[in-house]
Amino acid sequence: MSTGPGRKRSEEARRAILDVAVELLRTRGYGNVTVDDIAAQAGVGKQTIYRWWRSKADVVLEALADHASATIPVPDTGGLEGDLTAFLSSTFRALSGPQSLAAVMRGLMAQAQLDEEFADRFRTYIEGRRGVLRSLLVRAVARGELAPDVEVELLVDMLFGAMWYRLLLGHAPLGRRAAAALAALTCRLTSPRALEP
Amino acid sequence: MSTGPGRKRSEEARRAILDVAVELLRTRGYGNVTVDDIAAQAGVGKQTIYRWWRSKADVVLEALADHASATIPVPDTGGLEGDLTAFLSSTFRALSGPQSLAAVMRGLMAQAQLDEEFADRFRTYIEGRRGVLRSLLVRAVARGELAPDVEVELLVDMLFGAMWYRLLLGHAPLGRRAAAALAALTCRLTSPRALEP
Amino acid sequence: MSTGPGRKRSEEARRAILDVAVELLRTRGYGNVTVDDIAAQAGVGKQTIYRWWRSKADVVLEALADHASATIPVPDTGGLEGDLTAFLSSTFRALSGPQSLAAVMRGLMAQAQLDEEFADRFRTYIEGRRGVLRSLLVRAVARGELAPDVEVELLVDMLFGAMWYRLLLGHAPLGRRAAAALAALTCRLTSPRALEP
Amino acid sequence: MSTGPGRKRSEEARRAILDVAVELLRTRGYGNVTVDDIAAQAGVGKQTIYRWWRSKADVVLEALADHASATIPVPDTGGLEGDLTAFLSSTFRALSGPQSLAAVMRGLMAQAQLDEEFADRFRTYIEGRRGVLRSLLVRAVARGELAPDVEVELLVDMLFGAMWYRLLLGHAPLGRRAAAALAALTCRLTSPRALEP
DNA sequence: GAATAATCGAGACGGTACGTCTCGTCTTTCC
DNA sequence: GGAAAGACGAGACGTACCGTCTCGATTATTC
Repeated sequence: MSTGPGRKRSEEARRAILDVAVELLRTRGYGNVTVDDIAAQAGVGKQTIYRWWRSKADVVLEALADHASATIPVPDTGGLEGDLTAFLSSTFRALSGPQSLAAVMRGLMAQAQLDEEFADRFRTYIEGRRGVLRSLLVRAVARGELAPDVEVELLVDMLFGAMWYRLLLGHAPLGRRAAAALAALTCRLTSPRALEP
Repeated sequence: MSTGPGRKRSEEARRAILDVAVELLRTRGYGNVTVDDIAAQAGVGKQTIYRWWRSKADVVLEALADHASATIPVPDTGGLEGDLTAFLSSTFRALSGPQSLAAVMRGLMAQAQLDEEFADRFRTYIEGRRGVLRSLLVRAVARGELAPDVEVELLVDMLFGAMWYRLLLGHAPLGRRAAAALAALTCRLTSPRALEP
Repeated sequence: MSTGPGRKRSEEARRAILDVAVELLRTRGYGNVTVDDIAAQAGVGKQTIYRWWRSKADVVLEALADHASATIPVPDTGGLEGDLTAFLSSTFRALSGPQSLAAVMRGLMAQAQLDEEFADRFRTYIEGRRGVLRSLLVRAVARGELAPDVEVELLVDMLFGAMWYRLLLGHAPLGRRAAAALAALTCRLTSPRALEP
Repeated sequence: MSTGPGRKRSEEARRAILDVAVELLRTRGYGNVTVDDIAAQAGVGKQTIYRWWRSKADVVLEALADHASATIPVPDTGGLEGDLTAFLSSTFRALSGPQSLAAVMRGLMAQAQLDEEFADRFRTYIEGRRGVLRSLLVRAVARGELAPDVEVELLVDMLFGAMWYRLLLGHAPLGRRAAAALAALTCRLTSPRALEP
């Protein structure tokens, strides 16, 4: 399983590119960072970026995947509300504060709207992220904490939807408080639907 | 209340610009429509666009506001589930099909992520839309259909969040079915939260 | 004497730009040629033009310098009248006929009046052209064909002045006939000025 | 002999336009003055300018004609050198100093190169100006001060050509000194052409 | 240890959209 | 009906970024 002759890909360059991309996005926002900026700041030729990634968005997506997978654990507190609160809290924490990944995620979502081709790859990434939340909810249904007729997929859309909605518009904060409130509200969907008298 | 001398703003040009903008966005998608395209198609000088709007996004935002207010009524069926289903259905209907406003809204949300200044104006528009949904929910609380301790703002974020989330990612359809499911789920929040034993 | 890293300037693009510029100016006139036209016709990006030249005028100036130095030789017939006739004839020939450089030079002179900054660069070019004529006259003074108290600079202004004046106004032709007449008139300045009695 | 109904052309506006045009051109240069500038500065509607003149250049041309005819007399000192010196001196004086008409004339000549239609009208104006100089020279031929075989038209081109050449390029001053030198050089063309020995 | 091959930083290239500017015309209100 | 005010259609300008291509230098493998 030889790799053939030729110079090997520079891991140093790869790391510099990903790190610089996140750093610049955090400080300037997606729209104010160009590929030339990233290349210059990383001390790298522009072709080195395009050799390994299709576009700026793909660089950023990989950078996000790196950071996110490193920070968010899958909780198991024994109950749905605890699980949800823990999961949402740690997710939201990565999106708050000046060093947050909020700018990165907002930029990616924007790019997915403008670039059909990238949208597919972004969607795939997002689907992966849904898995954790979905498994929490499925577990809750099994434990009887959620009514069996609750549509889990829709619930996932509502929870992640609320997160993205606040993230993209910035009209309300995403913090521990919001995580707890979302978890609490979700747990009220426990009982079968109230019957009309 | 005189307007002083000088030629009046051409309502004809305004309408042509807004109509052409929506038309082109529907058929080509936000990223494939340029300001020159709009100007040419509307038979208008480019300066006439920039005289009244700051950017392509602002044109599109006004066009959307026009269309949306014309197509989406505020329902009053007497009950929360009916109201919600009606409101979400008509909203989703405007976002479905090949002639839908989905491309318009996705483009605007994307632009709001890339252009700090436009984001403010977009947020203001969105706040307006939230008002309608919020009023439905507040009315339901008053009628006792929703528990009084439900956080209405958060519920609005979950409902509109789910909509935007599906709209932006396109992983699941937005139709009558989804509207009904969201309404049903919401109506489970009838009783005050069960106390811990 | 290294040139450093990076892709070299494309000589092919440079030639295409200069050739297209002269070609378009000849057929359409300076005012009817845009930078976009030149770029499109030369199969070149607009930025490639602005990377190497400050403006349309500078492109055209370099194109003119190319053509002029290639077509107009410095004569040496042994006598002033022959030299002058030859020099002016070949100069005027380049300015006559439908394929002439007249439009190019008129456009440049016009631009020099409208653009302070370009004026400097144009003046420098013109000074160079004056050098050739001046050297012919200085040689004639040395040979005794012109009186030693003739102000050579002023004579250059009168000869080139007459040329530009006809070129810019177009009220009289610039041809072999005019060249000979100018040469003949100049050769009358043989003897020192007659003293007042 | 009524002039029909309607408001009469405002002489006040006409003067304001011409004066402002010259004033702005003097201080900013032709290329940095727009029609809107002139209208605003003159306190006049733009249409009032276009109602009476075809273009900015025509306004400026009329303004120049006003000023020039008021300042330059036709001299008669009894001899060619005196006449020429006087005529050129007073002409050059109007072109020197910060309050000069140089910017006006340079701008007009530039515009004549870019606007075919205006060129005709400008040429007509220039032809008129040639009359005075031509008459001086014809008178000199009649008095025997110039050889009868001297081509007067060509001489006019050389004298005015030298002036315009210096005016447009600014490489040498146009003043009393230059006027005298041009006159002196012209007067050396007196004698019939020197015969070859 | 020379030849071959892929990568690297640098930066020019073709292309495209942007937002600004000016022109000369058209429209409205006031006198 | 002329005038000031100012919006309009048209279209060139110069800038910014994208993603590709070219250059000479720098590693790795293969013969």
